[in-house]
Amino acid sequence: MIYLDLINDLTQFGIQPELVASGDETLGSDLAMPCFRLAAEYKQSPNEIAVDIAQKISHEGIERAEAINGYVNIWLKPSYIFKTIVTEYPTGDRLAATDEDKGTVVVEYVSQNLAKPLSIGHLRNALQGRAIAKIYEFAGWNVITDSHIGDWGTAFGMWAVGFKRFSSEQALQEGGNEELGRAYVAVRNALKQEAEAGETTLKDEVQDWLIRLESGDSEALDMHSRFSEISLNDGRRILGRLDISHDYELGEAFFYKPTRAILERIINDGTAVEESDGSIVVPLDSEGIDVPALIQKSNGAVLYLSSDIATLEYRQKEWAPDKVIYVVGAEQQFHFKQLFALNSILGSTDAELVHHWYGLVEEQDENGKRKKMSSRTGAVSLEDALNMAVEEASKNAKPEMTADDIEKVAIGALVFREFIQGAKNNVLFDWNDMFSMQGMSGPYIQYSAVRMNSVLEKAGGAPDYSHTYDWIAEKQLLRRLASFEAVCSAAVEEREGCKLAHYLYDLSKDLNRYYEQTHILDDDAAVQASRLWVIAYIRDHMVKVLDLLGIKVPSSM
RNA sequence: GCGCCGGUAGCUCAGUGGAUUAGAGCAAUGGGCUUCUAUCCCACAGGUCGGGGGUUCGAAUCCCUCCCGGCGUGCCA
Repeated sequence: MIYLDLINDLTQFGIQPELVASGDETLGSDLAMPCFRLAAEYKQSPNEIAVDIAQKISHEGIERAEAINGYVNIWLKPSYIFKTIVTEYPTGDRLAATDEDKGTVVVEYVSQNLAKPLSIGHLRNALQGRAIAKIYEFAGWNVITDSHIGDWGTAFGMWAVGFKRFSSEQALQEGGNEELGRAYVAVRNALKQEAEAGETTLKDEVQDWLIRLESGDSEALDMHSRFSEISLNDGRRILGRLDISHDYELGEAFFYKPTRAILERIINDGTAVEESDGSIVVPLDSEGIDVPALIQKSNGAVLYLSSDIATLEYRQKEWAPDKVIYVVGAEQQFHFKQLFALNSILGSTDAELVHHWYGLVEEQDENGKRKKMSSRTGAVSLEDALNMAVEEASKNAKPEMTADDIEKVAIGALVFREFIQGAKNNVLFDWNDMFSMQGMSGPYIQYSAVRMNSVLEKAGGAPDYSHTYDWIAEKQLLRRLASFEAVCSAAVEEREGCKLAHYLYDLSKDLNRYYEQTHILDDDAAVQASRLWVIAYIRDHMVKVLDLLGIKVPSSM
């Protein structure tokens, strides 16, 4: 806890001072004590109490204290803030160093359907999931990431029909994953037409392939493994550009047999019951849900829900996690409500189960109305989006920037934008804001970090602070740093990367203002060394916090 | 119908365990590069915090109610 000794000193007055982290330095104080709750107890007006406390207060770190409107406003000495930061957080890390082992958490994210190429729609998931994994790790958890690959079920049937009917061996050789995606879309469209015409030939064919796969048909198995490998490798390559990879990629194919075994078990012990149409369900009335969990289709096929139970049992057995976080969109809240209820009945795991959901991606129609982005009109692949971001970043790129630097800026813009707003909000898909590089954006923060690197490089030598330096010019920066602990705790508790993004922006803004107002390379060696020290400290800190969101700092920009 | 989310400046969004004058970006207007990188900085402007009640010395924030928008509500995931 930052300012602990000071706060302990203040509690003699019977109240916890509230930490004020930011605000206008000339008006806003560094700490404020509201005195309203004391008013009844002391039988005095809040302001009288504040005046009294302001007079009595005395601490080495306090510059002055003033009573204003029922508050004791406290201004700290910059050197005190500096001392606090440097003694409590010498490395710039606020949580990792101090925290003990919190336990094991499984973070499931990306989980793409292999039959479809990664699209722009996966971006939210990938970025939210990665941030959660990183933030939990930073907070002291043992994190296991797992992408629950969709490589089974109807999707495979469509894949098989697509390949047989709309593609060829040669086209697959040449087109690879793109060809697979194309064939899949062709089937989807054909199915839609067929349904409109009231026919079921293709639909039956899809189900037929699925049954062949489940029964171990060699052609089906062969196609399955070939297609999966092509698609999975392509996905890894694209995610690699975002620097995302998973510890495990255990998909539905992997869990097929265990799922069957579980179904058999719970049908035998009477937990699951057969409906008149032949489907198998587990009633969830005991958990307060009137819609039973459908765990096997009327045609005998397994479902996502049943596979998820097998996955939980596997995780329990292999990793015994304390927590499992599913990073999946808001539309699936009911699915997870059912899954968690099912787990209460079956006892598959004792881990705490969390659905980290995020809002829909919307787009504007021609009338300016916001609508859910459809895969038809908004069929932008993730790779195309990354390429477009790079193109956009190239426009402002300085000649000395390497391709790698430009990529970092492009990705930085895309990633930061995800965290400008809270995860639960729907997000408006708009190319202009998506690649925004000015103001509150990834490149703004990267730019401030690059500037700091540039100054440090120019100065040379090892920065070291002077014990006599006053830190007056750096006060706002130090105040900001002091607020990080609270911000980061909130980010972990609420699983909101957005908190970190706003913190980074505020810190960068402070930094750019400082840069404008204060000449770092000073004639006085002690002054310069101190300023360089704080710059280096903030630079390291920023690199660390940016990494939690998945943003890298380029070597120049 | 029920469940969940949202409604804050022209647009996109922060802020919601009550508390000092509700913030930011974009857009608009006006300034600032012979001095450590102008993807920067400064100034100015912009708000019945969806409506109405209630609790409170004090509500964007808590409670009630209504309106609007979105998503979901077994055989897709």
